[in-house]
Amino acid sequence: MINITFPDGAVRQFEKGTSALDIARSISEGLARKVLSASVNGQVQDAARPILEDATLKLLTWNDTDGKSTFWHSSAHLMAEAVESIFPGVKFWVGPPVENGFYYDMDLGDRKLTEEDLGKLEKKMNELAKQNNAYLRKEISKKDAVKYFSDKGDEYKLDLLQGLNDGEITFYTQGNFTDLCRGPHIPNTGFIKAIKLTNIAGAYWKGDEKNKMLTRVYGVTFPSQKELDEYLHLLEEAKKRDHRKLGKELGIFTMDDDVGPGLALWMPNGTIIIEELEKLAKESELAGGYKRVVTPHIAKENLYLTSGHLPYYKDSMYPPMELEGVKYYLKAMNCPHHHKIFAAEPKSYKDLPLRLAEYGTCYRYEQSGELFGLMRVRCLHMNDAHIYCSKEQFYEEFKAVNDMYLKYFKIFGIDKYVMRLSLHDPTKLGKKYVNEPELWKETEALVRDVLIKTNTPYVEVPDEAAFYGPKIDVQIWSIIGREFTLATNQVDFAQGRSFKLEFTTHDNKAETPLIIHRAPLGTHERFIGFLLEHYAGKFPLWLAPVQVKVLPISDKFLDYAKTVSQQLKKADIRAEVDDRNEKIGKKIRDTELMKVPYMLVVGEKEMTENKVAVRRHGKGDTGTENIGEFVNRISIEIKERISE
RNA sequence: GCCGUUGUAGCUCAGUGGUAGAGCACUUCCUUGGUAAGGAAGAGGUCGUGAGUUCAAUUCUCAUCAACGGCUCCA
Repeated sequence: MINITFPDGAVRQFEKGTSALDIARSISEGLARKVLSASVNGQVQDAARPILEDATLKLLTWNDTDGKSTFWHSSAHLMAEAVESIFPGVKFWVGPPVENGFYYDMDLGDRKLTEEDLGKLEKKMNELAKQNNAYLRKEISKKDAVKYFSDKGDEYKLDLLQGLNDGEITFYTQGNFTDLCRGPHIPNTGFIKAIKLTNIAGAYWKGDEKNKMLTRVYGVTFPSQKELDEYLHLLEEAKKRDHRKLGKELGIFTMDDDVGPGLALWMPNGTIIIEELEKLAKESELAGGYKRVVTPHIAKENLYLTSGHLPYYKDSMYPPMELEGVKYYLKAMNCPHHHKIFAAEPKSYKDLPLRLAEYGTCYRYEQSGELFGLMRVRCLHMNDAHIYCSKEQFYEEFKAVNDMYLKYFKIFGIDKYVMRLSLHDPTKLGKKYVNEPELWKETEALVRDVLIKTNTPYVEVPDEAAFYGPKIDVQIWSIIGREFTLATNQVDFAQGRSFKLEFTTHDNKAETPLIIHRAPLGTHERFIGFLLEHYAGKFPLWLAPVQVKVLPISDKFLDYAKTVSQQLKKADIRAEVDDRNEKIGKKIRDTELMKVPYMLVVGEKEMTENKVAVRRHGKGDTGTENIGEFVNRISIEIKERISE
């Protein structure tokens, strides 16, 4: 007998060799029908595998992330079986579960998959699923495994086998499909009730662009049709929040072929948001002791040679223009310009820390395939600043920057983010990273120290640093599920030297300052793109392009509406009058669709009483108020930057 | 940059080898209406661009540009 410990702490005895599935069955048939895999002593494995010793057991179902992964992993195998039956001779690479479903990479030779094929594959998968074929696990020696795939002529699986040793190689077979796989899998294909193959894409073998491109098919499956329907509905909802769609509907930005890809044109509504964000940045930077500067959009080649950017990032910069025998580049970053401002006048320790801030315009030649709405563009406006400080000042400065991030996150209600401490890879010194092994270690320790001492949750990622030093990136997720670096906070020990930046210390010696690059609000492009999705276009009052729309019941009250709007404007409230010859219902509908926070309906009653009937977006009629009261109330909402 | 898909009116989308249609938006008129679409009329497109096949191309072929979904990349 063996002791099985359940998640609630209960311990029960079972016969040795019993499986998680048996155990589930002993609890209830219903549970057994839901078990997808099992976590045995923390190890996720097939529910059908015999348990041979005392163990803690968690039965994994659709409600567990690991259960879902098992389900989707098995679905990938099911899809592979369908592909193989329709396209014999296909060779497979890997087919893992992902956040929302699974994919399988395959080499179809000269054949191409079409959308129609996806329909056929779905149909085939449904057929195969109904056969309730078990996923059978088999341990196999490396020799036999190699033979199996050599006979098949499958160079991809042979490549995978190279990295594996005897004792860790298993095959899984369901129906007519056998795959090299470490598992685990669901008990049988019958669990898969609803199937949707979502798209066909190319993917480089092993993720290396030098390698052959394989065909990747993405799909998602569910234990019931209802869940698939819900998922598809969710996708529809997400589409409505896409910043590209909202940006168009709300008149925030536009792109134009004649202007160029990745070059956003900010429309009047978008510009208001930009100006509000800059106002916020200026306020907090003023409070933080920053000084504002302005620098040109171009500079001579030499500046970027000094900074070291050209050798590292030439491909990402617009090609130079040559004038009078001198090459000029559009700036891809503001730092070299700021360094020159630092260098313009001799500095002493009394001038430090020096904090130079600018909403700088940068141009980056991102690869065409990378462009994505406002999230990835070629012209960007960065909430940039550089802090020049001594090593002793570093901790306080870095912490202050961190605090600024947190302050912003609070204002915008950003609670899902991850701070990534990006470190260098010592094997790439002198190539991807400046060759200063000691300084790397030192500064990485400094940054880690700040994060630990301030109790900031973070993850460390190797080989992601800037070429001049370690950095902290703030990762966020767009509603479409893409991950972005929203903001960045970097340490730079290299450029100070290359620009020969110096300050005179207490004891009259020359020292190079450390530089902190920081951009808590990232770029206008990415940040507003994010905010559009974050708020689903329903901007808080302080950011809303139109804050109040005055809606006269009919033309008779148009003059009164204009008077109201004038009073609002006098109080710096962005107000407009809907002077169209339309019924009030229509005016309300259109204003709701434009997501204007406040609507003031004015007619006979309001005019005689000198009042307004207030309607809040999404909430409806909230009653009448005196104009003065209303102005006072929302002025506070604006000033405090309250988000609902 | 690579693989795939798409490109028709401001927007959303039909459609066809014989030089194009709907709804919304827009303009004008009627209507002056109290909390999510009042009515009528009108205007608007060399069907992404270029070339080829054809008596004839928006439709077929090729190229090109752009967008979209991925891959790679992201100071």
